[in-house]
Amino acid sequence: MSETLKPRTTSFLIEDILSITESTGFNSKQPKTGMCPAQWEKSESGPEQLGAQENEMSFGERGSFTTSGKQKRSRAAFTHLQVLELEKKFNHQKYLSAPERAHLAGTLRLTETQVKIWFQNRRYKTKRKQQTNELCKDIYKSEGLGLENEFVRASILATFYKTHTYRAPNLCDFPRLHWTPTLW
DNA sequence: CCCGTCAATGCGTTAA
DNA sequence: TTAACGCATTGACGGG
Repeated sequence: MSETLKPRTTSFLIEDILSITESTGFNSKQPKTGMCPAQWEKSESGPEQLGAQENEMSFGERGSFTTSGKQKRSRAAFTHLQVLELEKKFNHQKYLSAPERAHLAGTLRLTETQVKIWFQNRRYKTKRKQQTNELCKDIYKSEGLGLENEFVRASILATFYKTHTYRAPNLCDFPRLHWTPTLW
């Protein structure tokens, strides 16, 4: 795990693209989303950052209510670019130090918590995928055997379909970017 | 309407 | 004690 804060090698490019995508409506999905968690308010996103953070609207500002009067939970949809950069970072670093997380969050206009949770979820998904691959190997190991093994293979397959919930992003969205999706 | 995806939540655990 | 983790689950959302 690297503890050093890396220089802003890609920041200029990313910020340029972000500004372009925002001005061209590339983020048009996002206004639907509202960021809500109580965690947000307690530690992060000082007032100086709020204006820049599209993903960080509070519940009160745009949250709607259910029939029972409870506030609806909303889920942010990260942009393709945000996911791309997160994936790139994840591809060579599975864990981020606090300064690295803060830097990436600032670069991508996300909160540190969002980046932290994204990496957390991403590690979990990767692990599940690896487990799924192991199950696939088990299937092949059991090949060429009798009926009861067919049953075993069927149950392994069932487990496979149940656990394999992660889908790779649509790589066609980024045809010009030399991103190697080693994880899928 | 159902189902898959995924950001967010909840909870137990661990390390500093 | 606190922050971050793993893991399971929830709930919003979009596509078929």
